[in-house]
Amino acid sequence: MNTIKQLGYIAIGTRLRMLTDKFVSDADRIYKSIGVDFEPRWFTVFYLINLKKSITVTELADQLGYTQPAVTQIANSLVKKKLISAVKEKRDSRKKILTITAKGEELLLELIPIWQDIENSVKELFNDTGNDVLFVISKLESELEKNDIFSRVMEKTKNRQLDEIKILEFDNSKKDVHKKLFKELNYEWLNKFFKVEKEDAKQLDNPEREIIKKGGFIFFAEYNNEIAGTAALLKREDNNFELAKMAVKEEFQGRQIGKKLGMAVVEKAKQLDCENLFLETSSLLTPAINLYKSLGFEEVEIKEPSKYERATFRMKYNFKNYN
Amino acid sequence: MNTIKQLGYIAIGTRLRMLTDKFVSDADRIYKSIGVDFEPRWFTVFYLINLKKSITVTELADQLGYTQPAVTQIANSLVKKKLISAVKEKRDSRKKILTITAKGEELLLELIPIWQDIENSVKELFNDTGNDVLFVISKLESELEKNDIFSRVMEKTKNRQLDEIKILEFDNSKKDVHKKLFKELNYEWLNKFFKVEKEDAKQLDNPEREIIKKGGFIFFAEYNNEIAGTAALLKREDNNFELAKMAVKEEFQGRQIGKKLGMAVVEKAKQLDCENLFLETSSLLTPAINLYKSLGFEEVEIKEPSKYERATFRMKYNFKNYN
DNA sequence: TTAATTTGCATAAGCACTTATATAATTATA
DNA sequence: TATAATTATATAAGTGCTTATGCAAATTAA
Repeated sequence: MNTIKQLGYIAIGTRLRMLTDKFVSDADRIYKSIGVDFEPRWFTVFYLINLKKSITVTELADQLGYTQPAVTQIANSLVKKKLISAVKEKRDSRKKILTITAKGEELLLELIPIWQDIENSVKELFNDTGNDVLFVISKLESELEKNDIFSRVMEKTKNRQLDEIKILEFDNSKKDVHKKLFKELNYEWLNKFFKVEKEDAKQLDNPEREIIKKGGFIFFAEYNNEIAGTAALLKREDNNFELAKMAVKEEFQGRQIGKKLGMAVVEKAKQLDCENLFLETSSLLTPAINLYKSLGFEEVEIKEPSKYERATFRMKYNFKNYN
Repeated sequence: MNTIKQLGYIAIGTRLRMLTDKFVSDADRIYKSIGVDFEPRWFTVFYLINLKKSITVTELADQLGYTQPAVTQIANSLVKKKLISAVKEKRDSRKKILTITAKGEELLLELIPIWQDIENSVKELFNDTGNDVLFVISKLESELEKNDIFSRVMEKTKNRQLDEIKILEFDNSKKDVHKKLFKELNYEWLNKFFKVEKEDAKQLDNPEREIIKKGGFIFFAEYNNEIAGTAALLKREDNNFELAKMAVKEEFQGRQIGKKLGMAVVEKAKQLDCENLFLETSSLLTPAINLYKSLGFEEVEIKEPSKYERATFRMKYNFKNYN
């Protein structure tokens, strides 16, 4: 029974569940020992109907943070026990108006002092811990609302994945392998979504002459000792550069490979004192566009026709915001 | 959704349940988004089997604070997924020994970094609240173990009930009514459990002469404007007194009537500088004996035969402990 | 050394929610 | 002014525990 506590932060869900169960089962024992025919789960609904005097199912669900079926089920139990009555609203017959019955009012007279005792007991318990438990719970709720465990973990997982990716530059000593990889990776995805255009084929068939000799760079992402993706930084007129030819093997998608490649390209552009880094893509590729946005690119108007048919979306890196 | 928070201490069970659900459903989303076939509820069991390498169902249940069926169910799911194996122990074939399979070990390699991320995220979340949440939870658990909500509420309810009971002394101006009540209340319970003995009849038929004139006292408990019970303090030789003739109407039992009557009798004895207050009852009447114990009576040996046949248990008030 | 008790696990059913989906009434849109 | 979309509730099934109970193996007592 102690092991669960030794697990600390990681088993907090289980501990909270156990605490919850204890509170609920104690409430149940209290009602039973006093001989009141009332169940803990009815409490919030019954209490709120009494407070509002008259309320619909959906309103209750909204105010309590329950789902609608939960409220429907509880309300049905209460109706069965004749503690509340349910009537259709005249103006809108979909709505069900819940009110306390005479029998319910009678039960309330018994329940209210018990609820008072429970409230005081919880207050006392919290006091005994020497901490403002209610405040801590509220804080926990509000911090979770701002940034929940899921998004915190996703953030961490992303960073962990990024660390597992190694970026390599085009290596002349492995020329043949790298040329082949660069071509294959790009052909794979181009053929899947679009087609290999003339301009593509020129660069992919002879990357050395068309990219590197012209002052551009080619990068590869290595993951688990396997090349998982590629991207290029193309040199254009003046000090303009283009991020292009980014391709990630399908089996490695969703593992931040594109992100890491993009970061490498941007980094290189910065080293080269580039002042205009742009890219062209298709407006259909929303995941890619989101990736580029996360890297620091922003949408710009297309002024002159692109070299590629598929290019319907142009983005420019904002060096001001990301330096 | 805010109403639940406005309820404060009284709806704490619901809020804890919501917090718990959030933690568990986030864990579920994490496993799903990473593409790992693992369920949050398996965690503690799977984690502990790995930690201990080999463990039985009951041992797991004990260490985790789960019920045995819960562990059995989780273990069955894990066996079905081939993540653990279950084999009977040779020496004791009732026992089922659980160990991680090769497939389980493989999954662990994926899970461990995720668990690390979850642990760090929870730690971070707790930090963000600016409170030592883990400590508060531990405190809450330990205070609940010392004194849970049920016993706290019972205590309060008892006191509330005690306050609702009014104690009256035998009133000469209502002589006839009081004599009748005293007799009826005692006859009712005596006839139910034992029989009215000669000594009983003497006192009950003429309480004035047999009790009050001899220096004794008769009390009544009034609850909801109704006489619900009675008890007497009988004067014996020297300054010895006896608590006797306590009777509570059946419909009022369990409402602290006996307790309040007993307290009144003891109080009177103390006012009279009594040094020896005793009572006789039947060892069969365990609820009564418990009541007397709670008042401060302790069991003593029966030295001389009692005036009553039913008396098989003698108790004496301990004035030292309760002054 | 048989009989009674205890122990370890399995199974069934229940509880208090959830998600998913259906259905009917109402409102918005073309 | 039909038709589509939205809203309010109901129903079914699932989840992750619980309690209750059964059964067989092991241990203890007579």
